[in-house]
Parts: sequence; C-alpha cells; structure tokens
Amino acid sequence: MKNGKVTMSDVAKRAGVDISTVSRVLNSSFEKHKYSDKTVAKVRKAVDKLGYHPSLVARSLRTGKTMLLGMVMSDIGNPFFSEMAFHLDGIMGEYGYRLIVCNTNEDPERQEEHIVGMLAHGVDGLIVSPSGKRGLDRIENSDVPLVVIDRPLSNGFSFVGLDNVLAGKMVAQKLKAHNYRRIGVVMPDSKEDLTLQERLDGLKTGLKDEGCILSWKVCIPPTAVAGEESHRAIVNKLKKELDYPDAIVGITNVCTLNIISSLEELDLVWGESLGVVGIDDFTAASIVRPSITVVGQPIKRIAEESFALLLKQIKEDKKKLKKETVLVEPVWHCRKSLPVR
Amino acid sequence: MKNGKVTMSDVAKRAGVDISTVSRVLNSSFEKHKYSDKTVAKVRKAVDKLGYHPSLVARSLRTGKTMLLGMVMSDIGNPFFSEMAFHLDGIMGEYGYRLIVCNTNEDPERQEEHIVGMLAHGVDGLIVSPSGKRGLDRIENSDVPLVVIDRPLSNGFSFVGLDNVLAGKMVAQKLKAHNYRRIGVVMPDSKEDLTLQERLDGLKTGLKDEGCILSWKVCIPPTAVAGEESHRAIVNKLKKELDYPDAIVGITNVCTLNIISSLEELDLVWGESLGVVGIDDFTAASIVRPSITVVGQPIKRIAEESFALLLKQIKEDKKKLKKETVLVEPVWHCRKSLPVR
DNA sequence: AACAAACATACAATCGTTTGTTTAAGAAGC
DNA sequence: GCTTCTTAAACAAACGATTGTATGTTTGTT
Repeated sequence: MKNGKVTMSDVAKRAGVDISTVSRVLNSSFEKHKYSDKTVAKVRKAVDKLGYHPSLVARSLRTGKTMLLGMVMSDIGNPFFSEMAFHLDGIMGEYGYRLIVCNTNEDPERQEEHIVGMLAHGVDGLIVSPSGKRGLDRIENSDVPLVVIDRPLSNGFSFVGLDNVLAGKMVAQKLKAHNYRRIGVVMPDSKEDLTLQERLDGLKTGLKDEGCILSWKVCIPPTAVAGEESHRAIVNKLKKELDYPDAIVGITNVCTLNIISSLEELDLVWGESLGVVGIDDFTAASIVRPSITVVGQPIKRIAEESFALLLKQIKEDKKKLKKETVLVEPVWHCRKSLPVR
Repeated sequence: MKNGKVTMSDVAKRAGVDISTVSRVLNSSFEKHKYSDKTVAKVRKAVDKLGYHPSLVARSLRTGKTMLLGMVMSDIGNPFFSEMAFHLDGIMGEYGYRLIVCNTNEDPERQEEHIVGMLAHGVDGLIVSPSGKRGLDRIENSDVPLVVIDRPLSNGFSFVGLDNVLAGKMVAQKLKAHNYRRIGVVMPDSKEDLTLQERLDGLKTGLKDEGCILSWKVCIPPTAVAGEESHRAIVNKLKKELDYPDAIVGITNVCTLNIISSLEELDLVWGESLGVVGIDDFTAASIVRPSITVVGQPIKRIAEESFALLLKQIKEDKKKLKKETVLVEPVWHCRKSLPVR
C-alpha cells in the first residue's frame, strides 16, 4: 500500500475478507467456491477504490506462466521482422500475451545469450528467426515451446516459412506468361542457406517446364546489404554478354536491389528494355520508378501460423506434439518491372 | 528439479550447503559474508552440473526489479521506431535490461491498455511515443520512471526529441547557402501537433534572417501516409502559380513524399528545375532518383539519451528528480535534390 | 587458558499471488 | 434436538529467489 503499490492483501483488509477470497472473486473461479453477492460486491468496491492491479510477477511465480512470448530476431531493422512483430503483437494481444523482443544482429553468440535470458525470464514460448543453431538446444532441453521462422533449420523444430520452391516456380510461370524466354538470375553465393537453393531449384524446374532458358547465373557475396562488389559483378556480366536476357531474376531482395543499381549504371530502364522480377519484397521495390514486381512473403499469415503453432504447443502442454512445418504460399506484388511483352 | 526446472534449492542440496549460501555466492555479495574457496567451488560445480539458471520471476518478486523496460510505440512499422528499438535493445542490453515492446497503432485506447499491462508486468521503466495523453497519468501515479519521445506532451514528462525549431532554421540556412531564394512549403494541416508549428517557425525566421522569401504554403490532410488528396492539392498549387519557386520544403516526411509524387506527375525533375528538401528522413528518400536531401533525426542519439534519462530516474530512484527535456540536434542527409545552383 | 573478534555458514522471513484443505455456520432431515 | 449436508469464508502452504539475523567455528590476543 505504501510505496504506491497496492497489493491483494490491502484489498482484502479494506474489504474485510480473506486474501484468498479476493483472489477467487477476481479470477471468477467459482467452481468449488461460491461467494455471496455481498462479499463479491465488497471486494469489487475495494478493488476500485484502491485502484488495485494484480502483480503479474507474483502470479507468474505461483502459476508458472508469465504470459510473455519472446521473439528472437536476427535483424530488427529489417521491415520483414518489424512487420512480423507488428502482427504478432496484435494477434497475441488478443490472447493476453505480451511480446518481448530482442535482436541478435545475426550474431550467434548474442542469439544464445538472448535465448538464455528469455528462458530465465520465464517466457511461455519463443519465436526465433535463427542465425545459426546456437542456443536452440537450450530451448529444446527446457520445455518451452518453440517455433522457428524464416529460415528452416535441419533439426526438426516446428517451422513456419515461405514455400521457396513454389516461389521459384511462380516466378518461372509469370515469366512465361509475360513472354520472357531468356532469363538471367542473380543469387548470393552461400552453400549453407538451403532456402536459396530451393528457390533456385523451383525456378530452374519451372523454367524448364515452361520452355524457357536459363541464360546465365551470377553469384554475389552473401551480404545483408547491397554492395559495390556485387554491383560490379552484375555490371561485368551484362557487359560481357553479347545480348541481354529478356529478364533478370533476383533470388533475394538484396540481389534485386543490386540488379537495379547495376541497370541504372548501364542506363538501362527495367520494364522496358528488359524485365526484372525478384523473390522477397523490400521497401524500395514499390518506390523506385519503374516499381519492381516481386513475389513476397505473406507476413501476416506467417505471424498467424507461428502463433497458432506456439499456442497449440502451450495448450497441449507437452512438446510431445510432433513438430510441424507450415509452408506458406508466396504472394505476388505485381508492379511495373515485368510488363507483358 | 523435476519438470525440467532446476531451482536454487536443488543446487544447495547437491552442493550440501544452504540455499542462502548459493544465492550469495552466485551474486558475489561477499561484503558481509565471506565464503571459503571450497564452498564457492562446490556451489559453482553444482550449478554447472545441474545447468542452473536463476528464475528472474522469483528474483523480481523479491527485489521488486524486473529488469524489463517497456517501449510503447505508436507505430512499430515505422522505420523510425524499429530503428529506435534496435538501438535501445543494444544499449540497454549492456546494462542487463530487456525490452518489452508494444504497438498502439495510434489508438489511445490501446495505449492505455498497454500501459496498464506493462505496469502490471512490473517494468522498471517506460519509453513512450505517445498517441495522446491517455494512460500516461497511470504511469505518473505509479512510481515507474517514464521518458516520452518523439512528440512532446504539454504535461511535464521527461522528454527526448528533435529540436524542431533548429531543424527549420537549418533548412533555411542550407537553402540560402545553396542559392535558393523563393521557397514553397508543404505542411500537414494540424493545429494540435506543436512539433509542426515549431518547424515552420524555425523555417520562417530562418528564411527571414537569410533574406529568402516564403513564396507559398500548402496545407495537406494530416494523414500518416501519402495520399491522393494531398497530392492533388500540391499539383493544383503548382499549376496555379505563375512561376515555380526555387525550392519546396516538406515539413514532414509524408509531405516530402507527396511533393515528389506531385512533381513526378508534372514531369518536373527535382534537383534540376527546382530543389526539394525535407524535414525527417524516410526510406524512400535515399532510393528515389534523384535522392532527396533531408534533415533527419539522430535516432541512435535519441535512443541513448532516452535510456540515460530513464536510467538516471531508476538509479536516483524517486521521481523527485525534476523532469528533463533533451532536444537533439538534427543531422543532415545531403543527397541530390538540393544541389548548389 | 580464557575471551573476544573475525569468519563461515545456516535459519527464517519476505515478496504477492494461487489453491488445496480446514473451519464455522445455517439449512435440512429424521 | 441432534446429526448431516451444504455453503461461505478463512487458513496456510507453496512458487523461487534475496537478505537480515543468528549460530557455530576458527583464529588471535594476552
């Protein structure tokens, strides 16, 4: 009561009842314990008068549930993740959960630290977009539910993410439909990230099915941001080619970004002399002129599915539930860079 | 021990010492209590063997500190806020604090709900970018430290944000320095937001001091996104003017965005036929061609100052500390839209 | 050898809830 | 009128840590 904090026993005292009575009235747990209307009223009044709010810390200690869900993300600055956080916050709020976030900045060590920290804080579940495997085992050993997003891990954690093979295929189909035949592709040079391979595989088989030709492929450094070196590689490739392809595909948003800055340098206007299409959306895509057509991730759905998986694990309690993988369908953002020819 | 959770008393049991011994060894609180090396070693070993991590929930209950800091933001999708979260997460992490975020989506009701929720969760401090005043009084009544960011509130909360008058002045000075004389300005039509008035005032006095002329002013609807109506207003204004101004100033990023889409429609190339400069940075500014010169907010500094203020309040405990206002200096992002003429 | 001072550790209360188990009345049955 | 149910409310034990105080051992001093 002093120090600004009103506790349950203050309420009990003022209402002239026992603290357990207050608790049960407030939680409406009347199954085994009925209370007279008079008592209930007394309690309610005392609560209002004192402006009582239960301490979630104490409740958590007693119940073992904190109603906190943790999100460990690899790059909080990336719009994909902030949008993800936006949707998650909205959805889980309806269920009374609150979101704790942290940012690993792609650093596996920080990832582990953060995971340990979140577990110590007693989160009821974790959503992780992993930068490597470090720390994930900690979650597995605890029995805190976990859903991995964005990048699948070879270990069998529950996962929600894009159907990358399908994304590649969709690009191939769209290219064909819009009458592009000779296709160039730019992709990051990373063996580890199977996501990329899947996209490429989908694209390749798709192109073959559609009777298109993969004219060339350029690999660029697997950095998170567009860079001079990548840029150079693409320009060189284009200069060396005798004739340009009909269209260029960016396997990731960074690739696509590099493509457009290269074309700018060569004074080629995408959407006119040649088409450009990317996998994964990015802010600039709708801003540059002409705007860039991409297949993107349905972020809201990913958020919904992740939360649903998490909630199921929380409710069914044990992680005896077998791990589930949810692949979501990519969505087209049709803009100006891939007109019908 | 069962149920996967290892508690302090498990450690004590295994080490054959009292639980208080474990606590003090782990917290290195040796001022009043010295322990033999042997005991310390025993404890450490037991901790390692069992993989013990203290329950922050229990600790919070006992100590009254959760080591959680809450950030209530008006729009998590806005890069300003996600960058803010990024820096905050980084800084406070070094001090052992963890970040809880929530998103009000500019809805005062959700703001109040979230504030109540965060207080119930026992956060040690709050950083709020307010959408109205609702709920702020709750914080004031509790004795949880509060720092308001982004938009100052007439109530005297501690505040960190941009020096808007200075921002206006800086724009005026730059315009003069680059030889622009006749200036048009676009600003949102909102009486409430004093931020905007300050910017305009700074600009006006600055222009006067520099001997420039405020040629015209257009007010657009105060929406959060660029829109058709705003766009139209600007186009009309420009068409009606007999001769164009030397440069146009966007008072907010949304204004600037509207300016460039209007100019696009009129087939005017900014940075050539006329200059464009904005207050507040935005993603597109560096992406459109020519890129847009703006004075922006030093987000990292805002994060640092907010945390510093919060920490000071937390340490000096009482909110008896008088409220402080920190105005940070805007920073130039000089790009291509305002070349020297 | 006696006595205090310093050291090493244990005991026990507490933080604010939830929740299983009593207790104290009234009401009902005979 | 006495036992037996209900019903309404109180009692008390957790949850897992921190921390003030008490206790039992050494060590040092004379």
